[in-house]
Amino acid sequence: MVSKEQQRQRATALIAQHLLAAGLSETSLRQLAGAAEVSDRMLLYYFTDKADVILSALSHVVGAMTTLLASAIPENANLSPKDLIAKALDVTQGDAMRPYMRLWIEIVAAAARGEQPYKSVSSQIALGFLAWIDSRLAGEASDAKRATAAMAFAIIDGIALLDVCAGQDQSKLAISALTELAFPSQS
Amino acid sequence: MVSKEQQRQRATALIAQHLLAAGLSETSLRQLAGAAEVSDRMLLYYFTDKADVILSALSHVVGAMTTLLASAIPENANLSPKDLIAKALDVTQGDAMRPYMRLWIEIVAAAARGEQPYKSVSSQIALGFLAWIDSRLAGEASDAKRATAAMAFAIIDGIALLDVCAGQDQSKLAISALTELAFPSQS
DNA sequence: ATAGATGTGTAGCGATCGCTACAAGAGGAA
DNA sequence: TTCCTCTTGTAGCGATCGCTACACATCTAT
Repeated sequence: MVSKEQQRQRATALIAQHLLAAGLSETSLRQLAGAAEVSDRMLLYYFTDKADVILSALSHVVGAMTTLLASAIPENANLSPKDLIAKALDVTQGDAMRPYMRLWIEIVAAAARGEQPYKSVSSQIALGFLAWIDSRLAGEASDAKRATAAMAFAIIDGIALLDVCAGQDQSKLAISALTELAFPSQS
Repeated sequence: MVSKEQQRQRATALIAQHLLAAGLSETSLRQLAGAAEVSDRMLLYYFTDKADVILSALSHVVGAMTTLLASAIPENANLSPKDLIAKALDVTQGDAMRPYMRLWIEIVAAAARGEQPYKSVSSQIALGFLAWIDSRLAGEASDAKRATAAMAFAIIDGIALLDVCAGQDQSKLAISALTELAFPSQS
């Protein structure tokens, strides 16, 4: 006998995998149920409604993404902006994390359209990302450091967006130009 | 008597305005018809199908965006990467262009989901944007210049994405950090 | 053994989607 | 007038959406 909670967790994991692979394009209840290998009837038995399914699966994704990020660069690494951005681009544009970044772009757009539950997931990810950057930048907390973190966030996401809309060739070009031209010497 | 072509153009302009204001969230035929102030039946008389409506309206948007961009910075301005990015951010994050950038983010995500006609519109905009950047950067055509253009594109879009998902406060912070820290001296 | 709680399939509701069949009006050409 | 084409409203098709009513099965506690 498998408990309802176990079924729910199994479905969550399978749907998270599905969203990472397929994006937000195939998110009808029947499609999600297919990915979870249950009937749509049972999906709404494990979860209260569709928003609950999506929220649960995306939280699972966020957890995995947080783990990946945390283990990629140690906290308190005290990196300069240049080094932080370079290493962060290595991580986020690596094979393991690219699917997460693509999904992240879609979530932002869905949140911009005002769709629940994407709005809450979006701000959750954005805040976590900013905190991750901030805690790896050198220097004491200050407005300037927060501004630097926001800039790094923008650059990392800009590269991800370029990857999504123009392909990996262009994003690799942009990364090479970044490392050569930006932040030449100081700090 | 108003010709069918005139009706079509009027509908195109009204729907373009609607998409800029509302994003891609309200794009059912009946909603688009409401924005165009006609019945859904007539919308499909002026246009062949929904994709034709969207494509036509978004082409109208792209035209206006191209005009805005072209007049904002003269072609052959021969700007350094630093100056180009600073000026481009001024333009794209100004009140007149911010709605276009927000819509652009949504179009990229829709294209990433494989939805037609957003895929074709997306590559059309991306190519136009890259060409606009390239023609305003100093230097002869080269791989290095193309890489610089891709980098500028990523930074501009990264700021736009930050604006969409975290608000204008964060994007302004990021811009200030960019102008202070990046590309300090050379070229 | 019986009663209740828990699990699961069938079947379908009402809403919305993109799109179309059909008929009737409107205008010009003969 | 008659005919023909262009224009427009009504009405609804078939598909999909999120979600639910209902019946039946299975297990557990008494």
